[in-house]
Amino acid sequence: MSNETPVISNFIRTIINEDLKSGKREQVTTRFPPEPNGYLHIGHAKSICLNFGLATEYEGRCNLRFDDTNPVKEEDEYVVAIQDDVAWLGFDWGGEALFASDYFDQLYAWAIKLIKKGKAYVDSQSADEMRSNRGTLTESGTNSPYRDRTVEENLELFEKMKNGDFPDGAQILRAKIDMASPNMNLRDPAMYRIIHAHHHRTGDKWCVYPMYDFAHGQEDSIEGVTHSICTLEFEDHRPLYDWFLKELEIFAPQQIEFARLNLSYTVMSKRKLLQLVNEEYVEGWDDPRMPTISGMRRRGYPAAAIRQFCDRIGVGRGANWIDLSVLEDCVREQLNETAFRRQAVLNPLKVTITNFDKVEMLNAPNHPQQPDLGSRELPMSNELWIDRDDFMENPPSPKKYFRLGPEREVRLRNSYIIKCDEYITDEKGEVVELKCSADLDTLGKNPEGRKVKGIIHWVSAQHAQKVPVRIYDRLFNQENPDKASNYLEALNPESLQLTEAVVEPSLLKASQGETFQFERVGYFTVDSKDSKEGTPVFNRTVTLRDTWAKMK
RNA sequence: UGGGGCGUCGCCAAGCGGUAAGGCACUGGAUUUUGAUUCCAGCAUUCCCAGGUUCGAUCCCUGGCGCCCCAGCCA
Repeated sequence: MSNETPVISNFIRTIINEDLKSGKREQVTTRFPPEPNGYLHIGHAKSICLNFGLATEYEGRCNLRFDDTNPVKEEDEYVVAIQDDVAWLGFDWGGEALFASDYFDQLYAWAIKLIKKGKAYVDSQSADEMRSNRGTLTESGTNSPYRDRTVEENLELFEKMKNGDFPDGAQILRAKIDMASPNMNLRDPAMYRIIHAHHHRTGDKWCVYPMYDFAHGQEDSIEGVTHSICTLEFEDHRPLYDWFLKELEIFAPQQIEFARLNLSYTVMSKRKLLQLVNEEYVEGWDDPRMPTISGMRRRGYPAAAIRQFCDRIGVGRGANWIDLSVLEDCVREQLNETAFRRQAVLNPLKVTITNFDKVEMLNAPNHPQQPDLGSRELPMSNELWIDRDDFMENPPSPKKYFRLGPEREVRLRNSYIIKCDEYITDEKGEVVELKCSADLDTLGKNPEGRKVKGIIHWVSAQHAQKVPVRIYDRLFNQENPDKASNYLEALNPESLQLTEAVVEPSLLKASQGETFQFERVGYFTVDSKDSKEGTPVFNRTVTLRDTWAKMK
């Protein structure tokens, strides 16, 4: 059952193939390096699939490494959630997760090495002074008055920084490169800053913490990463990444940048996702409307669908904007293969079968295309619920409209053909009940002499079970929420609608996380938080493709 | 206007001097007790534009145009 898109080449594979062929590398080691300051989202999934996928393909390894260099933003809750999500996605980092904080001693020693080489200095300027001396995009910066301190002075000051002799922001360790560089990242970038904060792993051991730029390449180097894959905005950092490695004279991984994912009708920045959670626009990181891995999992998206999506969208260096429907299609494609079929009615209309006076246990397959998946019992009786959308008082021609109308015939899914003899309306003119007669000779076979094209789903009223259903829609109603003056204004007020459905009795036994196709309606997944044994709550995962709706 | 990138079908994306892969979407048509699924067929004489090199250019050169990223003691 390999319905995942076949892998096609991309520029990263090309680079790796060349490196292997030229002998520059003998094997492939990659890494996925999240900062534990939030939950993983679909954009991370792209990176995860890329990095772990490459490792699998080239029989190398991919490390899971937490880039925990900023104690004020990072928490253990995220460390746990991230590992959970990567594993759920189906990837294995072979052993224990790694942490940048495990390398703090080495990083500190390397900082001292650079000071001794005269390549780093302690600056006593304030953040504001540093900013104004950095210059602009078109004007070069100005050297710090502290730039030429002696090695001894720098060593002593850095030691004091480490010992906690200074308050936050009082001193900073900078690389001595070039304040006139057209690349802003090379204008004496910060290496170590003072932060008196409790670190989730090292506790209060440190009051100086390395900056991303001084940490990342060295972390890669320590781990023997051959290809360090990151997103495009780090491209300008690459000369700096290479500079540290060269000055430190240590193994040099190669940084390769690719374009990050943009998905329509969603936001991807962790800052914004955090705000949605903190200000309760959603019910948490795993709210089924969130573009997080955990949200999608709870919504019922299979991991295989997310992997397929990542394969399908490819990897490139140009800005790309993927439509949400591409993801939804992957979800449908996976679920179509595996989900058991059931009958459920979301908007019930009563039907009485006038010539049917018993309860009959019908047998219905769990999956019409896969008999191996077995079947279940489906009770049929003289009072049914059908969907209101399946009846029209004044339907268009039978060639255009296959469903029920006065005098029209329709197949009850997995059951008999019925004909609408009469419909009853209330004082307001609203249809409240249909009186139909069944053709008792049509169970499991077609009638002779006529074709009945329409098929509708139904549930026996006396056997029907009521269950809560949550109808989810896109979280934002603008294609690019960031285009709005404030992305919060683009929130879709109808992204969640609570309702109920009447379902066939077998559904009461559904377990948490299980996904069903409610035939002709969509895929629904038993919520893993709010469902209890025997009382499932259903999340609508995704609708079925609906060409009829498009025709209308 | 400094630097770094990118520009191939509606959306992704291969190709890297030899005459435009593939996927998704879309359009027909077949099958179907889900207007679902599945199936089969169609879908860029053209690669941002203009010059140049070449027997030959999407691929090389030059000049335009358009878009993205960079001035955190964030990552």
